[in-house]
Amino acid sequence: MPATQSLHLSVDCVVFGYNDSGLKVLLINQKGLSTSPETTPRSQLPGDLILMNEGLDQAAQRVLFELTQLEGVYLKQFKAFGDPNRVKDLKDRAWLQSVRHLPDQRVVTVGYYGLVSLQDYEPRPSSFAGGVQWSELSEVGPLAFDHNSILDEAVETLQDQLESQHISFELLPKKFTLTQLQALYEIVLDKKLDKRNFRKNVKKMTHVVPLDEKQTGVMHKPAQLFSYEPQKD
Amino acid sequence: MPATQSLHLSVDCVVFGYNDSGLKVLLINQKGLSTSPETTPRSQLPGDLILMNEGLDQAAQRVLFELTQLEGVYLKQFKAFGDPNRVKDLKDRAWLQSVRHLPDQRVVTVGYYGLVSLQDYEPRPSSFAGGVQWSELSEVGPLAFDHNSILDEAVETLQDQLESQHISFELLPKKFTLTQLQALYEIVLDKKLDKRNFRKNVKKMTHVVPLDEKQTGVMHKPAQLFSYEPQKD
DNA sequence: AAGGTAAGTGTATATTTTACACTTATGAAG
DNA sequence: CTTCATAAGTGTAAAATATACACTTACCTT
Repeated sequence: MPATQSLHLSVDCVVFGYNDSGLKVLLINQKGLSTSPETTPRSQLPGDLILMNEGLDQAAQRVLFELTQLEGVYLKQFKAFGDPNRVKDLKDRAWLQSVRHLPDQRVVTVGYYGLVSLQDYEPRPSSFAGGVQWSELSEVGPLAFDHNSILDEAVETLQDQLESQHISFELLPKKFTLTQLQALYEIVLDKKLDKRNFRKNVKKMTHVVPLDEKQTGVMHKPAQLFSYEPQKD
Repeated sequence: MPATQSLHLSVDCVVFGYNDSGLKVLLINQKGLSTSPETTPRSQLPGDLILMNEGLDQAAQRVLFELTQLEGVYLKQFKAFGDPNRVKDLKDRAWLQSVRHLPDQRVVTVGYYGLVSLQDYEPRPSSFAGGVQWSELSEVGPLAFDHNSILDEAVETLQDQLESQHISFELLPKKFTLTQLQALYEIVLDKKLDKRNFRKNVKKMTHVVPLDEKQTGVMHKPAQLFSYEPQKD
């Protein structure tokens, strides 16, 4: 029989935030780092060890809340990351030593991606985190651990699942215009779409319903407002 | 700070096997069970704890080999299962006590699905397992732990990814006919396909290449043989 | 030589996807 | 109150893709 297994399990959340100016990802700054040369502080995805009595989805919700005060975010598991050396980089050791009982322990993590409208959610650092920011996706620098890979895979997953999973609506205000919805698709998929064809497709989505309400206060023809109605088929 | 985390991590493999008679899944029988009434032996997916110095994909390969002697199988991670009570069912306790140092420990598992041609692979029980069989998918009874859910999710994943992931070819002999390929699609997707349209689609798949070889020994027009050539685009 | 079997092949129709440009309702400025 | 600027909203034709469908061919067996 092999030596007794001893490792940690964490969740990491890749939370995308959207407003008209682009797609962002939620990062936290490692707190309380000694600022010696080789421990330049790096940002990381919000993540932490799961507790002994909670499920994975539940852990993702809790951890995200504890680190960023974000609550009720749609989070979906997308992949487990288990390279035996994923937390062994020297640059990450100092920080681990400051927060873990067993900083040398191997950590396997389960990745979640999530989606919020930047208008509806205001993240705030909790006592556990040194700072929370939304970073423009294209401007994310080197992150701690293997978090750049996790982020990359989350982006791919988001693109793949945007259409099938009804997740776009998590990124928009409750009431939205079709132009907003289209802009979101264009940003996430990173390509331009034709307005008329896009609207034809939306007409087929029975879960996108027009409200008895129009945009106000705009200096152009006011747009019809829509909302998302999940339905039990 | 929370109590120190202490849990186990395993991998479970859902290996599908295919031949002309249908789609099967590889199960092992729990070995050495005391046969008291409430511990009726149940079958389970091949799975075990990961080792401290191996990655997840690597663990899946090793565990499958150790339990079934199957080697070099295409295995793809599809989901982590982490319900805190997934190994707490009374029916599973007896067996866990016989194989684990810490039978009460929580176990999170990472699910892999795999694909083999029944003609190319002959599973044999290793010393660790009490028996290995291929079970017709529709005839799988109650499995240990949450393995029925894991199996169900694997089937869905297989259907979703059959076309995009080039995985069909893992289920066929190295040299195959288009009729075989079509039969496979029909069984996995569980619907009939049109022969001519199917062949039109295959012509577009540049990774399916005709060989200079035909079927022999059949009492009808011999079919062209094809093989799968993965390509680096 | 005849019969049985699965392989192999093309075309017409329906559906889906794409490309593309003008009119309309509002607020702001004069 | 007229004019202008702005984004909303709308239809059609052409191209690409997907579907439905039936006969001929090559080999083996008897």
